[in-house]
Amino acid sequence: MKATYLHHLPEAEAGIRATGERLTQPRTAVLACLLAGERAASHLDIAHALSAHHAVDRVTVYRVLEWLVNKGLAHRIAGDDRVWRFMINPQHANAKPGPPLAHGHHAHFTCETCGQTICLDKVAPTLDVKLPKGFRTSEIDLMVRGRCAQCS
Amino acid sequence: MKATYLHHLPEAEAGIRATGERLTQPRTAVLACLLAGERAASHLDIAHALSAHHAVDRVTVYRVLEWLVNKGLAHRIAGDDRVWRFMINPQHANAKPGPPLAHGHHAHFTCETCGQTICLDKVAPTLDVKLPKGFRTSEIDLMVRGRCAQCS
DNA sequence: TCAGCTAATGTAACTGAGTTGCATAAGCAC
DNA sequence: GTGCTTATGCAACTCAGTTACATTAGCTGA
Repeated sequence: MKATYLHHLPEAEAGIRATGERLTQPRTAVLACLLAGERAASHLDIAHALSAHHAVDRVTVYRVLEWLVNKGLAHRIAGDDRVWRFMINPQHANAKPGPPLAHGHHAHFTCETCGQTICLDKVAPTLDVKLPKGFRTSEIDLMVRGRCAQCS
Repeated sequence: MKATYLHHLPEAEAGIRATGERLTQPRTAVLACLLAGERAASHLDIAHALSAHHAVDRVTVYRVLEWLVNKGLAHRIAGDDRVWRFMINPQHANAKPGPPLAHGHHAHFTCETCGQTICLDKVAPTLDVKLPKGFRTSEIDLMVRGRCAQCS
């Protein structure tokens, strides 16, 4: 995630317009950054990537990321290092104003060596989890730990 | 997790003895606390439960918890609130000195309303996750979010 | 295109979980 | 018991994320 996010600015702009909310520089830049990244990005990753072309305060980055999650454009992942990481939602293109999307379930892979986190799309759609009586599921997250191709 | 952990002190003592390492008050108390709890306990939960009968420094609680995880007696869960929670490992009784256990995979349930986290034992043993080429799995964690029986 | 309202941003100060360094105390082997 | 080793307690620190509040920038409607 270098300065390549600049190519994604128009796409980001469209995505934010689609929410019906205010189009601002920080929102556009942060979203473009997520669009450019194939890996989950921490707040720091984003702040760093942005620093060259968009001077955005770190608090704003936090707020924009939260806003993107609320709008269903991105989702956050709790890492093993107590740092939130963020990824674009694949369906961001057809994002509409409305309540946050509920993702049926989601799978991620984290490399135990280099720490990178990626999204796994292809997961068995029905995970048959047996809950205690009276418990209800709203979302299932799968976290796979291991080694990525580079670190093997 | 009230003061009921006192009943588990002998069992905790045995568990720590089985590791071959030093038996200390804080280790025994913290492990007893985990044995008593059917829910995942944060550092704060444990410090609070202990406060009445064992004055243990918070740093020591952190260190003991880490030690228990290293010894394979407990495992830690990354919550949505950036707080580690800890649970006893079911196989703790036959814990032996040696390297930390690798849990093939593990499933937890977190209630989105009251925040309690429990362990799910019965999960389909084979989760067929398709990783990119060259990637290797060492561990799979499943996190189910929803509502518990009390909060439904 | 500009005024005015509203919502987002920047700044600084704060919170709270978890960590580190070091002196002291407690376990265990002999 | 004595002495060595290891764990504990204390204090100070780190660092991700949050809050409060003054300022600035988007959008709407004349």
